[in-house]
Amino acid sequence: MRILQLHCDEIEYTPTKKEISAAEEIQPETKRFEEIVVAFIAVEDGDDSTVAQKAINEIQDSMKKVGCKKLLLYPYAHLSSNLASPSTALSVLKQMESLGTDLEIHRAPFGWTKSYKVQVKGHPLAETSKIITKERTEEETSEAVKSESKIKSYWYIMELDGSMKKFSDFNFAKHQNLEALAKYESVKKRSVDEAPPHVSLMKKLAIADYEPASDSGNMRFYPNGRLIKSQIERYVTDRVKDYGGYEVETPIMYDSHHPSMASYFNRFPARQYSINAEGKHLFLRFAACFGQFLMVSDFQMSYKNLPYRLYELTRYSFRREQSGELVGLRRLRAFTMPDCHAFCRDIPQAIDELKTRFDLSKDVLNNLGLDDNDYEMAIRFTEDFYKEHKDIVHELVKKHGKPVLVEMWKERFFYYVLKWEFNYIDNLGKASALSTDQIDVENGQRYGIEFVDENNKPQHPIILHNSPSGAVERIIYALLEKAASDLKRGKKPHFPLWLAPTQVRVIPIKEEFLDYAKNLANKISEQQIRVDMDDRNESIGKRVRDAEKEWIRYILVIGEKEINSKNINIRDREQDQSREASYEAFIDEIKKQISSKPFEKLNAPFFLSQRPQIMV
RNA sequence: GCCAAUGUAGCUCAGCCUGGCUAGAGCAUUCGCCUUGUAAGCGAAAGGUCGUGGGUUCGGAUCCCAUCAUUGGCUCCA
Repeated sequence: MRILQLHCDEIEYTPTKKEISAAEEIQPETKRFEEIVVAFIAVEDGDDSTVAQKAINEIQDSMKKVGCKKLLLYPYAHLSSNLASPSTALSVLKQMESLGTDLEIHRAPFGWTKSYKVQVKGHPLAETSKIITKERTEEETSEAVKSESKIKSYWYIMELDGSMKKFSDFNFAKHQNLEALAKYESVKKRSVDEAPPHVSLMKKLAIADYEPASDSGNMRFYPNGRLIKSQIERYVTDRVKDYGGYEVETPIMYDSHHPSMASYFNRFPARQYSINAEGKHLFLRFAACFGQFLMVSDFQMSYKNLPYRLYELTRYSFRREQSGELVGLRRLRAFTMPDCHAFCRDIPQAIDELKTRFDLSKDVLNNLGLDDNDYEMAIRFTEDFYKEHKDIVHELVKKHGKPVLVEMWKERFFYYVLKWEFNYIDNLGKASALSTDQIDVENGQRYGIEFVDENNKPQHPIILHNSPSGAVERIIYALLEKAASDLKRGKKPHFPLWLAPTQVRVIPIKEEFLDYAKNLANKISEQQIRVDMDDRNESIGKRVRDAEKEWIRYILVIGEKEINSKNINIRDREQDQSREASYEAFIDEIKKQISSKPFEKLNAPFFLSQRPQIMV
């Protein structure tokens, strides 16, 4: 519905002749009103009583502001090119007429050509236009979101030997995190009432913070956070490319009326951000699927090309999660996700590919600093798929090396027949999915993706959807939570060295050692190591303390002794006392830890005296 | 989204229940002193629309209502 609303000194109209056969039966007579708000209204396709209600509410709100209690509803088709049928339009207008409370409402006749004369007031709120759509009153919730709660699931724990046990028959004593996951997923029971520790850490370490000027769940990343993110992004991208993914880039917004979109909407349980622009109803992508599928559907593919893998690092994917679900970096509305699709000729090929990607995901998580003890696996499948492919399910469980949470569906509801994921279990027993892969049997057809098989017949591929790491922000969340649990156990928390914003901090004792210290730092920096210098006029104790608060692994204090010695004095966060080593040995030690990882330069001023204080 | 709690200086918090001087502290910042040996050297200054809007009152950070944000629970995911 489109409304042009005018606050008028006066309006006068005269119905001249019937414009359409559905016109109202009235006695045509001239009407004149003074001190009135006139709403020129075009009722559009899809408008109904909820739109009528919403519209009248909005009109009433704005009338309150201008202090007017008289309203004229004036049918005005020319505001839209997507009109509702005359009968619907008339009924919607009548509803609006009846829904207004506390107002004197008039309605100009429908279906008549009218001449009119209008005198509009000169104040800023006198003229407004409104577009009222159904989405704004009643959330456009996808079918998948709506019926997700109706799905019937059967929960088990699968042992390494492939046997499936009910929770009650499984001994969780040695598998407390798995128990947490099982309860979390199935019983939906969570009893925590403190904020997750990573929230304060992400602020204290100047990694990320909320951005009040944006929507919730859209974070700002400070230089430290951007550096860490960037390192992770590059690492995961490198790994996917090594595995055989080809990197692409696709738009972040799509037309929801595109035929492939409309039906996908209803198969993917996510809420979207929507944008109306130039009459189009666009939504922000919640994964890279659309872009890649639309792209690949234009490819000419043979079975010889498969498996074929496309990869995109989405910065960002958007999911308009319910506000109550958002917490720190754990759950966001805008997030960065590596998303790799493999197009496979059939199920056997898909299964082969699935195994490769399973190993890849495990190895990626490991290198990011999350080991097997940090996450638990869940695997979900339809009963039919399981009956035919028990062996692959067992194999994945064996690869994982620990019992696994199983969810089995009687019928296939989603577009996939199997999905596994690794869940990080945090300090408060909450589970969040990181890596995941799915076997998609539907979207090949939906998006018209085809390849030609040996018999020259077009076929739709089976598609795998893998994120080897899960959302990058969530990796940071997991690393921070892990650090927080170290802290709780009295251990010094740390980041993997290759992710640390500063790897080496140089502290000259006195001003006179500045030059020497700077030279040393330059030498280290040339080795692609992030080094900075605390040149502030503060005590040694203070500067060491500040470095420790930033979790800096190596602190080099430079004084008379060091200048006169060949060796460097190293305060190593991993050990409790300082030690001496030669420059070469020190560089070697660092190189060994970071050699297989990407390198980004220091993302802050080299001199601490030049750094603004971001967080304390 | 629903229910609950919280929102005071850049950060962490006190003050609120029981309304009344100029709204306090520590850290950070600026300036000065100190010139430094491995987790906080000393002093001073500056810094606040008490989340926002409305109400009650002679008077609101304090009581009431609405709203926004954060956190927790429900629900949900990468």
